[in-house]
Amino acid sequence: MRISYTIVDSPLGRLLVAATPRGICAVSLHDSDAVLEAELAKDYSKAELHRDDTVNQEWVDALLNYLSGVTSDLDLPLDVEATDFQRKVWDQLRAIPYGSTRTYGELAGALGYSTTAARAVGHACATNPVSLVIPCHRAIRNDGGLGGYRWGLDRKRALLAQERSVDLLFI
DNA sequence: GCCAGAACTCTGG
DNA sequence: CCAGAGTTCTGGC
Repeated sequence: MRISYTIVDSPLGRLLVAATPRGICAVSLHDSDAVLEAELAKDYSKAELHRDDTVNQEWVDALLNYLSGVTSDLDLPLDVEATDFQRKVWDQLRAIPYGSTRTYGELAGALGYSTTAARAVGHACATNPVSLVIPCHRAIRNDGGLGGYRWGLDRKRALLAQERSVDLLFI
């Protein structure tokens, strides 16, 4: 498998976008380019990685527009491996409207599980490789807390604040 | 390989 | 407060 990736500046730090010929396979955020590349290499150790700052430009632009509130929809081709359970959870996440949030328990309920499956849902969110395309930051805890965030709670807070400032109906 | 425990949780006792 | 629920992953044996 051949993966091309690029790393650009974003309001939330350095943004890595990696894609196969079929679609995006990874999106992640970090302060350091080196860490981003190391994590990509670890997750796709069998793939042939090569940096290409032009080929994914269209998708990078879409993500940056999304981060700055220019667009609220991301409809990008994805090429990710996932179990049935993860796919179902991610579908639910993508169904959450921009600027809105769901609790982990609500997501479990929407999938036909009881709210006790909330923990499994949280874990499925945490293992999502395309953080912004699948908006796992819109999942929060039932007690109003943010829960955790794989790419840093600060980024989760920033994303939610950004979305709420664009969609002022949801406060 | 198998089992225990953890991971972005929540509810009921 | 503690345990258990539903799934996946990791680490110890």
